[in-house]
This record gives sequence, C-alpha cells and structure tokens, in this order.
Amino acid sequence: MKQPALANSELAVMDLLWRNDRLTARRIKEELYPDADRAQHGTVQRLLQRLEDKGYVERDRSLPVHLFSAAVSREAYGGGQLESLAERLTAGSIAPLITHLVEEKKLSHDDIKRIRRLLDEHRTKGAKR
Amino acid sequence: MKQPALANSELAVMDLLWRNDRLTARRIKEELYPDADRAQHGTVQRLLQRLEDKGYVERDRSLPVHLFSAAVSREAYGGGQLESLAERLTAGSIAPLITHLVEEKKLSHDDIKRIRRLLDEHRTKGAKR
DNA sequence: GTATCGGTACGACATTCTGTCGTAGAAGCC
DNA sequence: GGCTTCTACGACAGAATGTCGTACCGATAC
Repeated sequence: MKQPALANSELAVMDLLWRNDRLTARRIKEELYPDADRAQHGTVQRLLQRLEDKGYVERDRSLPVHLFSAAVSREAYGGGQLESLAERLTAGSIAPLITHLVEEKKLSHDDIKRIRRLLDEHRTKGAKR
Repeated sequence: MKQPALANSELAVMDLLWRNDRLTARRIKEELYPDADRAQHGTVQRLLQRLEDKGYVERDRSLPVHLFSAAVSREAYGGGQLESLAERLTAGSIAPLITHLVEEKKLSHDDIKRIRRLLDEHRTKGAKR
C-alpha cells in the first residue's frame, strides 16, 4: 500500500488539518487564500476530494456542511515518506541518510539529542530483534 | 540551492552511475533497456542531458564518446531529500520522523544499531553545540 | 572523397499530475 | 418561491516525464 507523495497545495491543506482537528472547507479556503476576491472555493473542494481519494483526509458527511480531518498523522506521513526514500535509495536502511547529515553537520545538536534519547528509550523498553 | 527530486527513470540512471564510476551512454542503455529492439538511445541521451542540467551528472567531453559520472553522491542526494522532507513537514527536525518509525517497529534492529553507533562516534569526536 | 557507422543534440509529443475554474445541483433560510 | 451556501465534478492550462525521430558530427572503411 503505497502512500503517494503530497504536492505543495495538498501539503498546505494537510498542514492545516494537522494543526486543527476538524475544519470546514470554508475555513480552509480562508486560511489558504485570505485574499480571495474570486471563487477558489472549488479549488479547495477539489483538493479535499483528491486528498480523500488518496486516503489522506476523512470527511464527516453527517452535516450538510462537511467536516474534514486528517486521516494520516503528520508523523505517519513523514515516516512513510522517509521509508519510501530509504527503500528507493539505500535498500531500505535509513542509517546512510542520517550519516551524511551528521557528517555535514546538518543536524542540530538538539535533534541529535532527541534521536539519542529516542533510541535509548527504545532499548530500555526491550525491542524485538 | 534546492535539489529537485529525481523521477523514476532518472533515479534508475543515477543508481547505475552510483554503482559504476563512469559509464558511456551506450552502457547505460544496455543496463536500463536490455531488450532494446528499438532505439531508446535517444531516451537515455535525453535523461542524461536533463540530469546534467539539474547538476546531478557530470559529462567528460574530452572524447567523442562522452563518459558520464554522478556529480552528487547517493548519500548527499538522500540526505538532501531527507532534509527537504523534514523542512516541509516538521520545521526541519528529523527526530519526529524517526520517532514514528521506531514506534511502528519499522526500523530494523541493525539499522538502529548503526544509527546509535553513528551518534556515539559523533559525540566522541566532539560535536559542536 | 564519399559512404557508413556510432555517437550527440534536441525538437516534438503523449501522458500524467497539479492547481485552477465554472457550473450544475442539493439544502437550508427568509 | 427566491437567495445563499455548499458539494460534486467536468474541464483545462501548465509543468514534468518518458519516449522517439531526426539532424548533425567525427572517425573509419572503401
């Protein structure tokens, strides 16, 4: 089950849905196109529909004005994309990708600390082989 | 300086160049389209040219038959993509992406070990804050 | 020198993906 | 009923991808 990558405006919509639990299409339009002298409502509607088709968005149809929410969390999407990147590039292992970032000092000290703590927690909880 | 993402066939070409130091277009064609009853040479030529335009491939023109090599390493490309993913998704930090993979047990034990060792080396070498 | 062969350069095109509207139709409110 | 606000969706332009075909170029063979 492949999760297709999100295009720019799709990502903008998802970002809104990740930061707000549930939104109407109108609210999304207002956030995305604050200076909307023209329609643009159809655009948002279209984006939402396509995101729903791809399984990224859920739609509550119980009211005439639908409520939209993210069906995939930001972390799940990001993790999936990272996984897919590693799969296509480094036989599924992400260590080589991180290696480069560490060597190039592209990782913040804070980020490194977080990852280390993460792995430590993982160890104490007893990972399976 | 943004590195655009590579499309499928572009990635296939790059993969060859990453695994072999320098190749002629012909060799690439043979690897990529072993059952080439038709032309396809133009296709490969086109791909190489576009990759060169994007800065991913270098071309040695000193001989009439050009030699192609990767201008960006697999790790650099992957790291850049990972960076760009984190930038668009999690304010530039990659810890949240990895978190999810760890929790979902999507990371192999081996991969985790490699990352841990990587971070340890980094620490002993004295990272900058 | 001309024909030929293997190569490069590049215009062209079909396909797909993105972002955008426009419009038709349903549902509610006055 | 008439207005307003939605949803549903066909359509379309622009860009990116993958693919050819053809023009041209340098070397080699005769």
